[in-house]
Amino acid sequence: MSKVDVNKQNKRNSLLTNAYDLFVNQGFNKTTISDIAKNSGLAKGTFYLYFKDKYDLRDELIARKSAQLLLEAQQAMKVRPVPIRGLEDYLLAMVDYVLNYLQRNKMLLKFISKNLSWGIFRHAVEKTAENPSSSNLGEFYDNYLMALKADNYECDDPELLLFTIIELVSSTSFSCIMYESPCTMEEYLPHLHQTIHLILEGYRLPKRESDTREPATEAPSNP
Amino acid sequence: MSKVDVNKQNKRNSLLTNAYDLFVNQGFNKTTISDIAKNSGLAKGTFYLYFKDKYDLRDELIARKSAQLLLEAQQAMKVRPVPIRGLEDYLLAMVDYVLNYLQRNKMLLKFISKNLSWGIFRHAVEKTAENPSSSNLGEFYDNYLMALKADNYECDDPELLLFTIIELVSSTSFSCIMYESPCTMEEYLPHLHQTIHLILEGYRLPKRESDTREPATEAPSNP
Amino acid sequence: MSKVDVNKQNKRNSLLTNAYDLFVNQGFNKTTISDIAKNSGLAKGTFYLYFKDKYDLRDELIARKSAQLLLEAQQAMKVRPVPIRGLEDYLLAMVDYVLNYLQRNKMLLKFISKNLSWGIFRHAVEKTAENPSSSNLGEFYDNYLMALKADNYECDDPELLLFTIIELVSSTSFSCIMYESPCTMEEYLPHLHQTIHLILEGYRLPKRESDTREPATEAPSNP
Amino acid sequence: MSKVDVNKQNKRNSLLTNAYDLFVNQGFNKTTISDIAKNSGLAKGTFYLYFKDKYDLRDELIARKSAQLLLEAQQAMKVRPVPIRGLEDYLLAMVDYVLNYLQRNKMLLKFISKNLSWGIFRHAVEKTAENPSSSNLGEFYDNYLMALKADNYECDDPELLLFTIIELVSSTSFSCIMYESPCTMEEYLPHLHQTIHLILEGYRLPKRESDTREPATEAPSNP
DNA sequence: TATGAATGAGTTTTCATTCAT
DNA sequence: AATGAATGAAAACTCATTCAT
Repeated sequence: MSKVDVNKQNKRNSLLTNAYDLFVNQGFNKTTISDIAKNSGLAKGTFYLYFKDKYDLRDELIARKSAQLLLEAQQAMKVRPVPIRGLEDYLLAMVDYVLNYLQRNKMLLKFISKNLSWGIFRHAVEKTAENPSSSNLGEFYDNYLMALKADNYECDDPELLLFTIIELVSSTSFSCIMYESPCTMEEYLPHLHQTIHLILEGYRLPKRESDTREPATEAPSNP
Repeated sequence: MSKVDVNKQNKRNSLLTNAYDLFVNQGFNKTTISDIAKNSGLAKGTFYLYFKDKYDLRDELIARKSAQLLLEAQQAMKVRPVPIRGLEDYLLAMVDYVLNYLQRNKMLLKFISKNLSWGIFRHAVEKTAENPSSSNLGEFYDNYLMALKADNYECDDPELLLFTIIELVSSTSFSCIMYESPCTMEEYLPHLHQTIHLILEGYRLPKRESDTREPATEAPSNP
Repeated sequence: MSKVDVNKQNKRNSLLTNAYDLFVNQGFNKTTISDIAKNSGLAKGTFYLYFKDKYDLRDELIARKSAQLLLEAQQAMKVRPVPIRGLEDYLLAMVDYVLNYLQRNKMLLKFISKNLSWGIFRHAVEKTAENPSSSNLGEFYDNYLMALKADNYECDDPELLLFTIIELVSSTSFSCIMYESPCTMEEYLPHLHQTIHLILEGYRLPKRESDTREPATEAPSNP
Repeated sequence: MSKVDVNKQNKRNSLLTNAYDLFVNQGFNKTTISDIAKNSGLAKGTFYLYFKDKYDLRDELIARKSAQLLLEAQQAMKVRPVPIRGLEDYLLAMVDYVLNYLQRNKMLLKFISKNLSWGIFRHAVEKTAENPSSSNLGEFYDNYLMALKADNYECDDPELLLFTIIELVSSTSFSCIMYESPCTMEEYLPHLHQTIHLILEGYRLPKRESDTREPATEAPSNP
């Protein structure tokens, strides 16, 4: 990459970084392109060399930030003192990490939550997969799939399960963290754990005979 | 109510109705107060006699529209040909009704989903409770509580359970209906039913001794 | 007309007047809406209450100014000391008046000449005809037609004849006055008179034998 | 001419050609230097190595295009099947050729008509005269002068006569072709021919006795 | 020569809000 | 109560021109 390209990349990053700070501090609507450029040490017109408009920049930022957060969470899992046992442990630990982070960065939560879509998330997963840094989101998804198998879950569509959990976590936590409604995050957390546990458990293959209640969709033939 | 008051009420309603149309058709940000006033056949300045600003109007609209939708769903339950048996049946029927409606009114979904908060919802519940028309949302909540009890659920905080389910439904269906991502609503619906079922079942008191499946987090050792 | 309407009319006129001054002094392109508003003692936004954009204002201005100029010329004819005899005299006097005016207002010439079209002119004629002030452009056209008849001209399409003369005068004089190319207006004027004379004479019915002045094309009868 | 010079000439021509296309397609004002450079496959900065600014390029373009058109017309005259007899025939044939061409290239008409000045035209004539290719505009002017003499015209200032005719033709045809106002070109053409005829005839020396031609406006009654 | 990133003044345009009528 | 003209700050966006490479 030539010196010029490095320079451009830096400017682009500077715009993203500074825009992010402004978005989370004063809100998207109240942040002007002028602000972003000024904070980046660039001229207003320069902004338009890198992004079509504010929305263009925002979309990239959402993808980047949410991917980054997941990556960070994933990294944290690896250096965790206590070994993680099983899928449920893994997911709950991730959730705890992410929620803990978001609680300290409410504005990030606000920014991501109102704008993140599964599509952007998927896109981010694929993009980091293409560009395999030491760790990427593809790895996360692979881990998830492997654990699903290893832990004896039976799930026809693992993507939908993950989607369900992610939407559940993000929408409930948004309300608890941002508005403390219907309760604080601290109060809600056990409930959330429990809910995730129930959902996952529903896809667990019965180890023995006894699950009479719910043949479930893919339910096994009870011996 | 005097003729003048009726008149004022009409103008207020006109503003709400027309604003709603504009919001769902061209988006909140791109709708100006001028648009709203013009479509309502009123002068711009008149808007300010009824609402503080656009956000004020929007909040009321969200509360109204979401309450309305729930009320409608609830009414529909009453005239349902097949009797509903038990809480799960009731909730799933409500969910189906609402999702069906939202699928035909994507813009309403967009509008509500991006803006509805538990706080506004609660407020709407309380407000319709004060003003008991033939049916109100308080009734819905009461039904919910009664069914919880009748069906032998053990739940310390019914509100959190309802919150969880509502958030789950609204956030996942938003993605499926609006973006068909990760799949269409039709494809997701069985999965959603299953998930709700699993969550509810987790709070069901074991009928006998045998439910080994779910000791749950706080779950007691079954004697 | 209410006081408010009078006020609006005044502001509108103020915008037109001040825009005109700016256009002729510093050119259309270099005049900003901001300039126009400021010079009119109005806020920038107010401009947009009266005109769609700069071009909208300009079009109205061209029509107004060209109509005004013709009206003025026509008025001047009436109070002329020397009585005007015949169509040719009338037209040449008009031409002289107009060119004299334009020579002293080169910027008006520039402004009108680059933008005036026969369509706008016609429109202006019709508009002043609807709104008959003491004098209007319809009168001018009527005079023209009457003189054409009275003076024994035979012309199938008087409009085309007038069009020809107006285009001839405006395009040649533009070059002479603005660029003094190929010569000054003073130098060109006799030539222009002569050309108009020739054109008109071509449509003159031969009176009998006596019209020695102009053998004209179709009027050879040279023994 | 060295290879480098050829290369430069090509780039220059490319800029002119592409600018022309853009000017006639989207208008002068709406064409940016960036557009021109991009369409020419050159960098923005390169534009400034060849032209001072957009206006500089435009002026050259007008001169080129109008000269080109006249040259073409002149060439066409030479290969004309029917021999041209006399000045009037010659000029009318030229006019017909040019108008025919412009009718099929309205945007060229628009471009030339709004910008062509007698000065630029003269300049183009002189320039092609310096650089005598097989045919040049000087030749046209020489032909004109010779025919004037040969055909027994008496004209003190032939340049003014030509100027008059050119302005007449270009301004009237612009209106007819571009706006079909006051009529179509087809309808106007006979009228235009007639007008040119009348003007020329006015400068024809009477074959016999008295030059009655110029009694001027205020001309006395002939005794 | 050629490039094209960067500039930033300049322009248009929008719109929430006020206030005299 | 209702109006809607006026405001003017604020925002988006453009583009001719420069200049380091």
